[in-house]
Amino acid sequence: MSATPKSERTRAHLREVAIRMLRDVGYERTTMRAVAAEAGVSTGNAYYHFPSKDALVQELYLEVQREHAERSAPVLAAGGSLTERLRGVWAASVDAFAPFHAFGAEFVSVAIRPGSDASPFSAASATSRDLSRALFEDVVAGSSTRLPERLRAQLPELLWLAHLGITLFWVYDTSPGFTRTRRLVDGGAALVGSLVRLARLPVARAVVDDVLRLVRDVSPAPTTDRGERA
Amino acid sequence: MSATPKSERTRAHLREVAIRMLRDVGYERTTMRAVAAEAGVSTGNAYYHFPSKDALVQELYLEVQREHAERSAPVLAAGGSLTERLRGVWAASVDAFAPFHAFGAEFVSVAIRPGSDASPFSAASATSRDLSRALFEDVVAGSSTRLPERLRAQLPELLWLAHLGITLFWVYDTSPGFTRTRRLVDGGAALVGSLVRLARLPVARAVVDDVLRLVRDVSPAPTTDRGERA
DNA sequence: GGCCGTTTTTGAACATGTTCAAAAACTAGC
DNA sequence: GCTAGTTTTTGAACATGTTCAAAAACGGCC
Repeated sequence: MSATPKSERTRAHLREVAIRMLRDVGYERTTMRAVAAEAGVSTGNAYYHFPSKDALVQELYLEVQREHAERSAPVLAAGGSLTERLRGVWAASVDAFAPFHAFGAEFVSVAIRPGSDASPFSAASATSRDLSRALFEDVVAGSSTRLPERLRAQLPELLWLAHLGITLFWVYDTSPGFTRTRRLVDGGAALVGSLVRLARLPVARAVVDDVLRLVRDVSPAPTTDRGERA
Repeated sequence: MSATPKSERTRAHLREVAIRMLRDVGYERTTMRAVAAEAGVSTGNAYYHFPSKDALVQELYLEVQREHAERSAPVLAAGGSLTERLRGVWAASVDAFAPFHAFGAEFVSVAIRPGSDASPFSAASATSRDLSRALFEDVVAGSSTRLPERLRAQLPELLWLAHLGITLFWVYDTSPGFTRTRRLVDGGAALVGSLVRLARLPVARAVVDDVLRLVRDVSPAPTTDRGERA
């Protein structure tokens, strides 16, 4: 159970090789045999350390998430309005994901499978999910924008979900430099600001409550493990 | 090139067997060998008629889309408010998709791959996509709700996109009878009504314009084939 | 150092999606 | 009816993800 240095090195090496190959040659050509060979071990050994190819993808997912957190740190430290902070964190994710765009589609395809460990809702993804969620907690918490309490509570979750949507959009974005995704990020962040301002008006209160209630009603119970298999 | 009756029968039979197997035993256990065997032909022959397993999935996709259109027809013929019509068409899709829920995840996983023929944005999906889009054109066109012109033009597209989102949600929905998805449909349709009403207020005009402009700016050019491969 | 149980590693084996060269069935022209 | 070309069908072959029984390496205990 404990980390035997030797075995741990094999595992780390496999992980490293896999991440590099996924980035450089893509999902399909990153075969388990190729990873194992490149790492100088047998195919079976790769399976001893990682239960599936998806598990290796999962490692990359975590890596990218860490990169996103790192790139977001300066933005989050800087204060500013909700819109500014949100734009910064969303934009940081585009930058952090960029090297893996070719791989993005395959990843989403794997991650979207409800039973998959790579799914952003799975138990196995808890670490990366919490990492990502925390960013949006911080975006809201550190923002200078005044927020109605009922919004403040649910906003981080909503922004995280929106982030998943933006990522999905990015996967399909073939524009050079991801111009379209960046436009979406800029426009989206500005829009959130406008909507929050609008939400303060009495005339919008009912609608805002409806939205919040709908999201709450429709979400699975927070205590439930959301990564269940069929 | 023309439809030889004999060959056409083989093709139709394969298609039928594949759809039945996908529904009854799921994606994984519907192997090409099993489909071919069940249809009484060789494995290679299945590949002669359908270039890939995805192509068979594509057939099922079209089938379900037709089912959705059929179930929507009475709703669309009945008139009513935007909310009512939207709720009806969205609810019809939950009913139409229901028998394929087990398979839904696998399907989305296949369909979401940008290069995939099953992608809702691919050229190969044009038939089913147009079928689906037309439903939302009709929802808006036949509705008794008064709409600002600029909204009326873009709304069908937005509702279709929302429908994709709802379908994605449904894939993850393990609640009995898809209660949660149905709540989302009801709440979502009501919300669209409220938002449209709100959009008429002068104070909201700027935000509405922002949303519409963002969607327009961010969408790929409509003439471009959106199913491009990397 | 030598033995025993555990961890790690190996390489062959299996099922599946897919490809392909060759065989079979079919069609058209005579 | 026969031949030549085309369409359809076959079955073996290949690469890949994954499993597994056996071998090797390791670690603790005498």
